Amino acid sequence: MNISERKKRILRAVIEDYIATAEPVGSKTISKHAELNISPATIRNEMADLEAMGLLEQPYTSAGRIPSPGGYRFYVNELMEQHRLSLQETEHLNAALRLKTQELDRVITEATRVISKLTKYPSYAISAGPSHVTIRRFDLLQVEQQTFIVVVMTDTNIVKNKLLRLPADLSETQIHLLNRLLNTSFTGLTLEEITPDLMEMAKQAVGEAYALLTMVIAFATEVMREQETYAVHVSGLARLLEYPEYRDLERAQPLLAYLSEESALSALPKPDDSDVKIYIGPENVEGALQDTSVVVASYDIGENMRGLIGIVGPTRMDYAKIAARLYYFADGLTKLLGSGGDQTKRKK
Amino acid sequence: MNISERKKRILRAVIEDYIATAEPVGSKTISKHAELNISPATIRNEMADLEAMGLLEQPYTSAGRIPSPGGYRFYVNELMEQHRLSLQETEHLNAALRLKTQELDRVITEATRVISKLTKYPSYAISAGPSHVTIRRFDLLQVEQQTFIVVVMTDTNIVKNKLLRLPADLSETQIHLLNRLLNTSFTGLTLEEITPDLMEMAKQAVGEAYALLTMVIAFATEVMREQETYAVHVSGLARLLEYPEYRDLERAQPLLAYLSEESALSALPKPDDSDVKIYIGPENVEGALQDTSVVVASYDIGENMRGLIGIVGPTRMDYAKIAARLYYFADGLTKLLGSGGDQTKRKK
DNA sequence: GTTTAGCACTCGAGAGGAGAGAGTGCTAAA
DNA sequence: TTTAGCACTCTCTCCTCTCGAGTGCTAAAC
Repeated sequence: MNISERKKRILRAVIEDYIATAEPVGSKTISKHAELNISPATIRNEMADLEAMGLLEQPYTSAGRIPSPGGYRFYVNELMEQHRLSLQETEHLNAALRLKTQELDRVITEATRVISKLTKYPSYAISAGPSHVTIRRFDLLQVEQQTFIVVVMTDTNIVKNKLLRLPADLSETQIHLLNRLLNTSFTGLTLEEITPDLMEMAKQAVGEAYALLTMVIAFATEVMREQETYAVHVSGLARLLEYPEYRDLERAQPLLAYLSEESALSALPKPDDSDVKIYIGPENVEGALQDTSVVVASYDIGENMRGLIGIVGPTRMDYAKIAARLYYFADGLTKLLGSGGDQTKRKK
Repeated sequence: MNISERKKRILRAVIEDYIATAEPVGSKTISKHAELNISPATIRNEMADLEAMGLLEQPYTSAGRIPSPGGYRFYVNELMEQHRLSLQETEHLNAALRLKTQELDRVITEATRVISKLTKYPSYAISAGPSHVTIRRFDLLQVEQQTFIVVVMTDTNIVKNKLLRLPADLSETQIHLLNRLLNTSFTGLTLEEITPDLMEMAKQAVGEAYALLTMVIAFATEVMREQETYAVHVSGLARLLEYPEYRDLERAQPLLAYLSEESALSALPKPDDSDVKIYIGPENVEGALQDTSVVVASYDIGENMRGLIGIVGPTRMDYAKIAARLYYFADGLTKLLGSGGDQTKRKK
């Protein structure tokens, strides 16, 4: 696209003004920008050109201009300056990143909350697990005669436990035997490899302890399955209503309903590299998002796992600021959670 | 309050009609009720009386009547018939209660989602922990030379674990010593009882293993603190917008914002017995809830812990149906999670 | 050739008013 | 005590009108 420098200036001015005010921008308003010493009439001509190029739109004849999705795209690709976080902002983000070393779930929940608060848009996070998880290690701890804690550790270094109650006593040798069997025959297996045949064989081997074995294996498969699935979080939904574009309930409601449906969110775009991605209006495939923009960053949880954190809002948004914040935050999360960091942070 | 049988009939008719239509109810509409063979004029007289008693209201002169909060209260206390769940409804609820035996958190999250879907109102759940938690048992499992899994079990039978990495090697005797020290000197202590003095004494006792000890204790205190705090979940927020009373954004927005603020929710009423409680309009203390009703049931998680599950909606709601569903659901949750049930369900 | 001033024109937002309809309260009759 | 009749009230909806912002075009100025 070949665009004169002046047109670019005007386009940027329109977009930035519209981002700030949510009102269509007229030629007069633009002409007041000190850097552009041109009359409204000239600007009108230029704007007509920009409209013909598909970068601006008129809500109706003889209203001001607003940026079209294509205009935003051009802005994001070519005109947007790298926004730098203010000291205060980095401070806020850093404070948020000093999350307690809790379970991953909580870190993610907290992260969405913080990013939503910071950007003033609803935010969502999806953490995607690796496709095949196996158990690396089993431990059986006897608490009381018929009470055990089973601890399993996956090959992704996730440790989970559960309290089990048995209906009958077991001897110490039986427990020992079971422990060994678990750590020899059931480690390194994917979900599919735990077959009824295998269980049958194990039954022969452990005898009376089979009841406990099935409970342990049931738990292990639950953990594996859980690790392999997505976890979705949304925060700050209600903030959407603060924006004039969602003053109209007819418009706001379907979007809110869509964002409330966590299963739907997992279909949102998943960029695979670590850049911040921006999806503007119709660039989103989902119908409910046609009039909204999604800004999403991806972070590294380590061990084959990637997470996404993003925000959803009207196409009129300050992409520069938002993108910078998400980038900084995702980067921080990667450092906090990723392979480089302290493994213990990934417990749960 | 002394009210004639006929007045009660009329009040009930007004309330039930208003619940169904959300429109002020006129005398003509009521007179059409087959069971009440009285003319509109008579009904007008009666309604004027009911209004004088504060049970009905007129949005403006010469509109129909709508129930006042007091009217709803009277309805709930004296007129409401026990709603019986349909077979289909119990089926739905039962299916929902067959939740996976996952962590408590998840069960609660899932429960709010189900109840919100069923009632079509936003729902919330709060699980309150006991006020003093102590650690009953510590286990240290060595995974690799410098990697340990620490497993702690609270006196409320909650088991949690974490993966720890050490900067230096430890001998087997040191680990053994630490393990014993933990299980003798640190069990049964509340958060306040873990003093710097105690830590200092422990330092003398374990020597080099002190680094590991602090990590373990840090984790234990984190677990205790977590167990003692509330967990809040909200689901189905956007459903609020489906009701005509929230068509007006000015009205909907503050409420949505309030419900999004999880910390605010923990201030919601906490009934202490196991009945379903109903708080109508101004009976709620929170300003944002003045125009809404809260229906809440409490369920037993066992071991000193109680949870709440409730819904929030316009004062015009079908209290009978909602209360019945919540009651059934809370009862089911109690059976699933409570002292009577399988303790293993409470793992996490 | 480009830029600017002038001007008629367009279109939505918002104010104001008229009419319809639902429902009331009061009065008087049954 | 109940009911019918009737004047009255008040909101809701639709319509019209005006206002103003902003445009596109034309012609003059640079």
